[in-house]
Amino acid sequence: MAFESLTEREKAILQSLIDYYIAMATPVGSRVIANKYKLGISPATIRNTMQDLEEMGLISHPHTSAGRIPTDKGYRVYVDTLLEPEELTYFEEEQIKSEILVDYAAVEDLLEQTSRVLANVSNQLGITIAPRFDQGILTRINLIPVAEKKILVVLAVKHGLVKSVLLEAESNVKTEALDKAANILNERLCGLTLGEIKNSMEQRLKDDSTADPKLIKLFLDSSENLLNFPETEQLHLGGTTNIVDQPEFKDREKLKSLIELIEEKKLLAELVSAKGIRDGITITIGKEIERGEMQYCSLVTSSYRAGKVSGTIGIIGPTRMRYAKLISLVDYTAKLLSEILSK
Amino acid sequence: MAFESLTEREKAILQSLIDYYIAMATPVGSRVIANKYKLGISPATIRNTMQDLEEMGLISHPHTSAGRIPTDKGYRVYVDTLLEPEELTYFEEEQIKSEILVDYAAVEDLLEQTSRVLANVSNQLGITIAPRFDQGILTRINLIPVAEKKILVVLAVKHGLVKSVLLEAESNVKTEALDKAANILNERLCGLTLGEIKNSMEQRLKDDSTADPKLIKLFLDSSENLLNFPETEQLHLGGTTNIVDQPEFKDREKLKSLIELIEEKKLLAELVSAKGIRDGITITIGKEIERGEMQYCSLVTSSYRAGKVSGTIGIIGPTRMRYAKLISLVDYTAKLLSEILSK
DNA sequence: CATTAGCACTTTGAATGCAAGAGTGCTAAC
DNA sequence: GTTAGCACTCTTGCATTCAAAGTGCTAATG
Repeated sequence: MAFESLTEREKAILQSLIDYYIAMATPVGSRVIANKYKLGISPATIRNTMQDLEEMGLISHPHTSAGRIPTDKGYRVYVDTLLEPEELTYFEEEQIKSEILVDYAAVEDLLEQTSRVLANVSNQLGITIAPRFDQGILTRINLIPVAEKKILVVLAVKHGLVKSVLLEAESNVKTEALDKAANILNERLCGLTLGEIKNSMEQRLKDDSTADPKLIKLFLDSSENLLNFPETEQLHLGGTTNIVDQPEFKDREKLKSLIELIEEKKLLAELVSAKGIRDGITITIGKEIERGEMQYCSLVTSSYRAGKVSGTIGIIGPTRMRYAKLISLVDYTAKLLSEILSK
Repeated sequence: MAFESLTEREKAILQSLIDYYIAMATPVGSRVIANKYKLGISPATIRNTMQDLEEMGLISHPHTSAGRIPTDKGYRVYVDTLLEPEELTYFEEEQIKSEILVDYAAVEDLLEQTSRVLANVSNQLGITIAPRFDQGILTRINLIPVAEKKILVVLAVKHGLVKSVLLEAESNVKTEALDKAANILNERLCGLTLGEIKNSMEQRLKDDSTADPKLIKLFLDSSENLLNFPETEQLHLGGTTNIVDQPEFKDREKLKSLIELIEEKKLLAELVSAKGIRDGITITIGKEIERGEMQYCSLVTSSYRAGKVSGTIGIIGPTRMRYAKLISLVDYTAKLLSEILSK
């Protein structure tokens, strides 16, 4: 739809209305707009324009004789054409830096911390997802005997990311046999991305004769397990309590279904990375998110890079959120994170 | 206090009252007890006894002319002397078995799943904590070069438990040097418990000459990091939504502070394992838990073993919980878990 | 003398009605 | 095209009422 066709007045009113609504969380009437924003027109005129906006589906009435509130579509227009990003304050930037730039033992910790910072600054739910391993370049495979019949496979990927998976062998395996197999695997697979390995592993390993074929077979059979990285554990959330306070979740049922979703991290991860990795900020509003539990939420996400691989960070909150600010926040944080991880 | 000194009648009434209150979540009056439980005495008599119980601090009045509700102390007496465990139904046992006895790739997954089962069956919050590594016997150390200057240390402990920590070296380290160091470490530390290692590592490694001293030093310096296992990541929670529904958390603030605690997994883990590992069921009621956020909650926990190490599982819910049932549930599940992990 | 019936009293919670406030939508005037 | 004015609607808060639940005491009872 060509929303550039909105008149200047319509734009101004829509913007004022949404700004006010975001700040106050209460339906906004014509009088408020006339008073707070000096548009030089009377409440009556504003009312007329508001009727037009309502017909276009950008705002709506909770009931006769309450003020208007934005619809998802209204937010969409606001975000796409009206909003002017609100820069982070010096203080906020310093806060983010100081809280993220601490020593971290593993990338996991860094991401956990980042999710908290996002939550604190935004007063919403902060979310971080570890880089997708697919594009990561394998630097080394290790096979470690952990217990009888149990082998730990450690996949090390460039830039400090590590994934370990436990495999169960059919029979006891000797350490030497493991070492031999590991050698072959390293020889033939290192330097490739995990995605490439997943596709071509069978080819690359078939004509070997030095390693125990049983082991190689086990390895191949487990490729699903090894190379399919469920996003489950890689997701970090901070600030769950923030949403408990939001007026939009006064309704118990809504709160419950959202918390349920939060606990189902797998689903959530899929949802957040659904849009795929792309540069810059992505905003998804209300029903645009394909999940009933989140129909009253919006998502502001961005991707970050760690060498060749990239992950996603973002913020989840009610559709009534401070987009102007949060865009800056997510953007700044994503860039900072990329910087840290690429050094 | 000698609560064995309660008369038979007082016991019967206290028990009936608590049973009823647990089931209905509403203050219970003398008439209800007279009707529902055939004690052969009239409401008036019950009222008199109830006054006595109140004086002893076992039950209380929300206000004049509401029924009585149990106090923490009342629950204590109930749990210690009155309650008769309610066995799990055949159906429930089957459910637990079928949901826990699935293939699992890592112990983590098993525990995650267990926390869910606990939550589902109890309709409360299920919690599992991974075994404390301290008592675990080290089976192997691996040093893996992950990136320039970055070394992944993998500690494998008996019974399929694995812990990996990333170390940062001061300068680039050659693979051969790493292998050499790993050999020494394995030679001198395998077969010991991690606790022993923590205490005596310095002794055991000092007189070595074959490995790069810088590496050994790095290893020693990082011992805190390596051998101090924060319980943070090892805690699994299931069923957060269950508590949202509990009438005791209708108050927003209470709910919020509890969710906050849940997010602070570290704190929660400390709290739950505070009682230390002991055999059998441990029950902690209301204010007995030393944390304001949980003053309206109770904890039913038990430990499980995985070879030489043990961890904790349990249930968190409002003090008004079905102790009789939950005790059986936690007990059964802990034993099942021990069985699985010791096979 | 422990038990119980009876009754006055208290408190809650749900239902009701009412008035104030906020805001719209229309019409007619500017 | 814009605005003032006004009737109308819907929500919200508040006070009132009323029944229900339950106690605590007193006096009667076996």
